Amino acid sequence: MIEPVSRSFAIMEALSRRPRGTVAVLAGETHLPRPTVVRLLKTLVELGYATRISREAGYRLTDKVLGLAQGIRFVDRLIDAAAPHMSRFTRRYGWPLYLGTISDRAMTIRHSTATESPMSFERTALQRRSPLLSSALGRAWLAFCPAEERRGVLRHLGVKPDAKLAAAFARIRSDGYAFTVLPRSGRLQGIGVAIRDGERVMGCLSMRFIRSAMTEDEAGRRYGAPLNALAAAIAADADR
Amino acid sequence: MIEPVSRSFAIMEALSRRPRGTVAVLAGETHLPRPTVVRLLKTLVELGYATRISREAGYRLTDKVLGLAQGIRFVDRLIDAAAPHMSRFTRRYGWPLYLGTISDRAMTIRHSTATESPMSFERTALQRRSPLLSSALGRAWLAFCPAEERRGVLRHLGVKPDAKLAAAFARIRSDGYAFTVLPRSGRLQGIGVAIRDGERVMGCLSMRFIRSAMTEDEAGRRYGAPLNALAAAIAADADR
DNA sequence: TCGACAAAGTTCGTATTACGGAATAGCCTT
DNA sequence: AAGGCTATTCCGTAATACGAACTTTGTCGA
Repeated sequence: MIEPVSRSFAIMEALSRRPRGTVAVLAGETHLPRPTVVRLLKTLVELGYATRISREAGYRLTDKVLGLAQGIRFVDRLIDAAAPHMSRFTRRYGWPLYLGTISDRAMTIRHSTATESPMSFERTALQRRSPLLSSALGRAWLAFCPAEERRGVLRHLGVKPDAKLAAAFARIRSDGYAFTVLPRSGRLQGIGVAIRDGERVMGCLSMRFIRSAMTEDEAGRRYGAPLNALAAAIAADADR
Repeated sequence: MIEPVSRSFAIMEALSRRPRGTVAVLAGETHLPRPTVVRLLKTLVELGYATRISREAGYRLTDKVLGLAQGIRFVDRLIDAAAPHMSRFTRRYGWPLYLGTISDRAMTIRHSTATESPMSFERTALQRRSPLLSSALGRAWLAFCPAEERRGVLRHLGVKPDAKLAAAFARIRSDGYAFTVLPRSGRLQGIGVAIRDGERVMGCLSMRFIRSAMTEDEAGRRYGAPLNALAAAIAADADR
């Protein structure tokens, strides 16, 4: 961990939380001595990521930080590509779909057709995070991502990769879809597939349905193929 | 300029330009030795801004960088685009400039070159609010904004839109600039123009001068065109 | 207009810490 | 199984970031 780098990001994070910040405020929040804050700010200004407003008003971030996020906007491209396909699916089959991407040890819901579904049983779940190990989204992602990444993530989660887990992922890969691991009382079930571009998993789709409507086997037989076709169509659109 | 900070941003910028990057590619593009790149990447990963995908695919930025951009609003982009133009203007003509945007029944001063002006007669006026009806900033905004928006704002201010007012706005539109409506005793005068993008008014500029230095007519003749050129240049820069 | 206060910014001697060449480990290809 | 390539770790060294003390600058009250 390179200290100056860590400190510079502490300053940027503190600045990102307010329209502008004075040296005193930033020093207080980051627990850094004032000269250090001044020096770091000078560097950030020189690099173009911050601007000095005035002595009293302090500093603020510039829109150059938007440039750093440029690549991240890929997520948006994925959503743009996926949305019409997902809507068509939901219109045709009725069940709501969720699109999630990996984000720091969990899947984050980026888009959903829950509002368009007649069987909409949940409020809008945007930005909600789903567990990697038990949700259909997370299990689909883990099963299809590169083995090395999977190992890293499991280690990060503090999970020992055992034979049982490996078998579960192998099963998901051969089936082409994953299911939510439900407690006995769970009423809602999910079936998840991966949106793949070669080795890379761009995101995952999950269709949610009521447990009493069909068994896992039925869900797989009926919707496995359509869901994978959907994922393939989205993948094709997403990287133009 | 703190070297490690500068280098870490070089890495992030290189990463932001591609979906993922290997150590070799990043080292090549940043002209840094590979061990340094590895060390910086480790730090970025530890901080959560980057993730290791796999040995061959390398690293990618995470969506945590979006968090840094959360505070950047459109206003900042406008200021970033405007600031250098405004400074050049003040250096050339001497008079201080103010940049304001509409904000709940008043214009809020977002940026000013008052401190850079030899004729600086006011303290820092940042965040100060100027009345819509009497300030040059406000009158420029009202005159050039869409008619429907103007009607709404006037109603909101409790002002009956009469013929006199309509004529004043028509005059501003044909002149291309507005003036402060001063009490007899006022010493400072302002001339304002709109920064436009099609129908939309992104913000307004106002140049302030001492009343005894010139009449309104003279100010309009001398500075009307340069101010509008300035506004056009800013508008062009602001939406790339 | 002045003076006291507060906060920003600078200096500089020191010790930390980042640096990078060389060695090693890890992965893929043949 | 071995070779070749690249990522990663090591470690002695020197550069450089650090921060206590000091100076400057702007604000606010009288």
